[in-house]
Order: sequence, then C-alpha cells, then structure tokens
Amino acid sequence: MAQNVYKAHDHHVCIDSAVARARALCEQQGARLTPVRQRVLELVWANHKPVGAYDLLPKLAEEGFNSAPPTVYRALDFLLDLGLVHRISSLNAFIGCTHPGEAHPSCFFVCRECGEAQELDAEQVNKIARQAEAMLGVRVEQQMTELMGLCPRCQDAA
Amino acid sequence: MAQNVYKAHDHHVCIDSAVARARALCEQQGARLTPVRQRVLELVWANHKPVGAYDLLPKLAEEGFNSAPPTVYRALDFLLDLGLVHRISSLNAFIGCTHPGEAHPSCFFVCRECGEAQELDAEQVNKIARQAEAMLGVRVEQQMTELMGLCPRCQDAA
DNA sequence: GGAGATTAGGTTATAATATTGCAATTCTAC
DNA sequence: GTAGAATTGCAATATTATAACCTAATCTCC
Ligand SMILES: [Zn+2]
Ligand SMILES: [Zn+2]
Ligand SMILES: [Zn+2]
Ligand SMILES: [Zn+2]
Repeated sequence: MAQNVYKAHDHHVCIDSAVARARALCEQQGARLTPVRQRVLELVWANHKPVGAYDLLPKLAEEGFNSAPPTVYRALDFLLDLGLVHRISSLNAFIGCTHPGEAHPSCFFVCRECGEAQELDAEQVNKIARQAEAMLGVRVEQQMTELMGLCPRCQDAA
Repeated sequence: MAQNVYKAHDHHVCIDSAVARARALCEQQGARLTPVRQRVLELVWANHKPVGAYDLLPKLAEEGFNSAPPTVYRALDFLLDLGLVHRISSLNAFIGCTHPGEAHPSCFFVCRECGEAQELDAEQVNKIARQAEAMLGVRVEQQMTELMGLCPRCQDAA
C-alpha cells in the first residue's frame, strides 16, 4: 500500500523523494527531466489531491515558465509515459505515483469531499485482468481502477 | 459475466431487451422514460462500442429531436442515475449496462482497436473496495474499473 | 568542433467535452 | 383546475485537450 495519505506525515519528504525517484528513473531510462517537467512533477505533488492540467498553467506562469496548454500537457504526457504520475480519468486530473519504476495498474481511492487520493495495492485488479483474459480471450494492456467515497477524516467531519 | 460480446448474437435482442428492462426499471422507480431518453438509450445500445455524447447529437437531430448538448447530457445523466448506462471515463463515452437494476461497480474491458467494450463481473473490484475500507478506513461509494487491450478478434487480425 | 538527426519547447489556433442559467412547457397530485 | 415538480428548449459559456507549424536546444557520430 506504499504509503498512507491519511496518516500525518512530513509532506516535504513526499515531494523530495518523488523528485529524487524521478531523477533516478530518468537517468536510468535516458530521459531528460527538464526544468518544466520537474516543476510540473513538483506541482502535481504539491498535495495529495489530483490536479487538473489547467490548474497548473497559472502556477507555471507565475514562475516565468511558458504557460500554454501544450506545455503542461507535454510535461504531463512525459511523466505519464515514465509512470511518474497517474491520470484520474473520472476527474480529468493527475496525481503523483507512489511507486514509479514498478509496472502496475493505476488504482486509487478518491475522497469526494476533500479530493485527496490514495494509491492502492493493485494485486486484485491484476486478478480481474487475468480472469478476463482467461474467460474471454482478451489481452489486457492497461488497467485502471478508481474508487470514490469518503476518507476517514471526511467521515468524521460528517 | 452476463453476456459475451465476442460471440455472434442477434443484436436486436440486446437493444430490445435493454429497452424492456429500462421500461420496467422506470416503472418500478416511478421515473419517466420519455421519448428522448428512450431514444438515447437505444442509440447507446446501437452497438457494443462506447459512444460519445456529441456522437448522439446529430443522430437525434436527424430524427427531429432537439439536439443541443444539454438535451443529450440530461438524458445520459438520467440513464446513469438509474444504472441503465455506464460512463467509460477514459474515453469520455457511454455504454449500456448489461444488468441494470442490480447495484454493481462499472467494470469493463475495452478494445483499443475496434472500440468494443465488454462488461465484466465486478466481484474482484468489490474485494478491492472492502480491502481499502478495512485497511484505510475509507468508505467506498462508487467504483469503476477500465481495462484496455485487444479483443480476441483484433488479436487474430494482427 | 561541426553536420545532421533527434528531442524539446514556443505560439497560435481550434477541437472536443461538458455545464450554467433562465424561460417555457408538461406532468402529477391534490 | 391549480400549485408544485419535473422536463425540455435554447443561448451562451466553461473546461479539457490537441493540431499544426515553427524555432531552439541537445545529442550522435565522425
Ligand atoms: Zn504527503
Ligand atoms: Zn502508481
Ligand atoms: Zn449485442
Ligand atoms: Zn453494468
């Protein structure tokens, strides 16, 4: 389960280690973590809430980066390709991956109140895929699961 | 598994029974399956490929229905609320549910070549949800899984 | 270190998807 | 029949994503 968003933690560690892992992964893959790509990754990791591409634009602009949609979409595509971020389709938003480098399906719980997302262990999703392959003859290449509901904090608040 | 899209079948039966089930469900729930709602449902069921809202607009227009985006989105929202269709988030598209009336997560395999989608048994997804609830204390209200890859036919073609 | 190939980024415009707000109509229940 | 609720018509606009085309930076190989 990699990490538990609902436990108090020093979030700077999340950001820093995300960047460190990204740097290592890029090195290993011969990919270039350019300034705008790194900054987008940091902004995605600003908190544990999935962030929309258009939310990033003004932040990049503030910092003197070019801020047109293609800039941020290209950076996000790069990060997606390397598995450094996941896309939450139901929100049209992006969130940092807690264990990049290891191939795994995108599997998240998202709180409908606070918007925080927790990456989940995806072993069960793999089972669904293998079952579909066995029973239907399909070949699964990508997988994503999104659960929605209330996180522990928002349950308490209500 | 309800139904296997990859087996030859008389698709008119799919459409007709979808409409019949919708009628029954609406009756039961005191909801109104108005002409535009029924027609949208039929169009969604035209084949086993998820269909975009904007693909429906011209078809509705041809038949003299009002064809502005809100019309089709309202009809789709109605059908979603009743569980008569599912939304495939990764495609921004909609597809008929093969077993409406029974509460269940949205769980599909979608072929990246032909676009056909097969609804899957969702028992494993429920396990993911229960596991997340037990380990993290979250409360899951909605679930969706989308698998992408190649269907049997498109594997043969390649 | 320079020529050519590759990759990344800048810029403008536009496509594709989805929602808001309000008025008009239709249905339902009393 | 009338009040209230649900549905629809309609115009505008918001949000998300991509296309096309060009320039600049970086890499590769000699
Ligand atoms: Zn954190
Ligand atoms: Zn991940
Ligand atoms: Zn069929
Ligand atoms: Zn279904």
